[in-house]
Amino acid sequence: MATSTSKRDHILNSALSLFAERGFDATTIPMIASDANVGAGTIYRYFENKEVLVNTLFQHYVDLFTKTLEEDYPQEAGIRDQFHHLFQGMVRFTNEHEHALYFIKTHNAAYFLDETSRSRFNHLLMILEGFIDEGKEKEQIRDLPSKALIAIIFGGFLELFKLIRAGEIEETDELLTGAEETCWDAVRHHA
Amino acid sequence: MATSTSKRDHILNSALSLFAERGFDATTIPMIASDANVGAGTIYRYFENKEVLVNTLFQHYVDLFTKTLEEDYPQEAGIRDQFHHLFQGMVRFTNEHEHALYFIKTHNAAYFLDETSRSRFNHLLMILEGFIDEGKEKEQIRDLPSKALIAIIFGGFLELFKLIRAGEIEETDELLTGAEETCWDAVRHHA
DNA sequence: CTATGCGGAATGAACATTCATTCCTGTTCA
DNA sequence: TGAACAGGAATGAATGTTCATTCCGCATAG
Repeated sequence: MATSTSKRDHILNSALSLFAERGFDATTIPMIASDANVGAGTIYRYFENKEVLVNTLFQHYVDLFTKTLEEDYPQEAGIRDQFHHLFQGMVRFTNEHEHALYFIKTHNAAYFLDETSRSRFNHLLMILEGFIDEGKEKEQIRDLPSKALIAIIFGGFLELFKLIRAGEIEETDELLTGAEETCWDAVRHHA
Repeated sequence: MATSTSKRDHILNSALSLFAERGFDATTIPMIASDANVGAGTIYRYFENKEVLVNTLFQHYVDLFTKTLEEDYPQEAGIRDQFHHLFQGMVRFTNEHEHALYFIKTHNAAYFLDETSRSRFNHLLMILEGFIDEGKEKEQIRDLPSKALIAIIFGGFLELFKLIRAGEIEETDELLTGAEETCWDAVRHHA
């Protein structure tokens, strides 16, 4: 039944939600173990130490998110459609992995990330910057630093999902459509 | 020279930047003491414990920020001018207290906040919601949950200043004007 | 000299990590 | 067929470390 793979997965899942909810430093190994229904020592059978665990998790979800955004990317479509694709990807990814994006965002500059984690994250950023830069060239996106626009979209998006997760607002189709419009109006070029 | 008041202030300032940069849990009392050039024990002359320290800090800056937004608020002006006032307040406050807004945002749902801290923070939120609600009534602001719009503005704004602080982009007048337009276009009602 | 404020070593609690032991599961052989 | 065993996986008590907090001796000012 519980194969050793599923045990490793339980650990990763528990770690993800605890890191997202309380942060890396406030989360103890015994907490993760108890949430995952394994002994504390078991975690060390799968991960060398707490930092390796958090880096594994970080890289896994950054890669998965990157794949989600890249998959079926409408290379030939217009900027607005490409934006829709990206936004939909964020929504879908967040619904499939409740805590993952928030975990990534709150830990992307943390002191314990290793070189691989940082470089995977940069790769993700560069994809997004590519999109923004193209939009700016075509004068369909506002002339502000790409990093700034990305920060604004992600900052806004993630705060929004934080509210949804906290139960303060409900995730309806209207809300998501509205949020997409909001973010698009934020970055698009206005006449 | 170093009066006891300035010693307390040094502790608060060091705590603020360390909490903002590394988070509450990753910041140790010895770190704060060494940054503030005082002995570890001295901190306990001024604050009962680490939680009291962080709550003191939180309440202080939430109140200060609230005052900044309320001061000279153009009650009679149009929504756009009121928005300008609020945005300017955010910019000014952030420039005067580099880490304060970021500290507030990253810790506003933390487990160690006491009732007073939570209620002061809610008060701040309610002021902002009041502004948004008024704008929605006048059909000048987008019809989305007020909390969602606030989340989007603050999320975006703070990510932006995180980049500025990290030195990734430069804080110019163009950038700030552009960011204000961006945030306004995000929340305003579009025809 | 006394009192007040400080600093930093001392303390106890909590943590990450280790490791001796137990627990499975599948295999061998009588 | 089933008893005995091997070896990998899992466990949680034990260990060493780091932290928040305390405490006591030393300055400095009055």
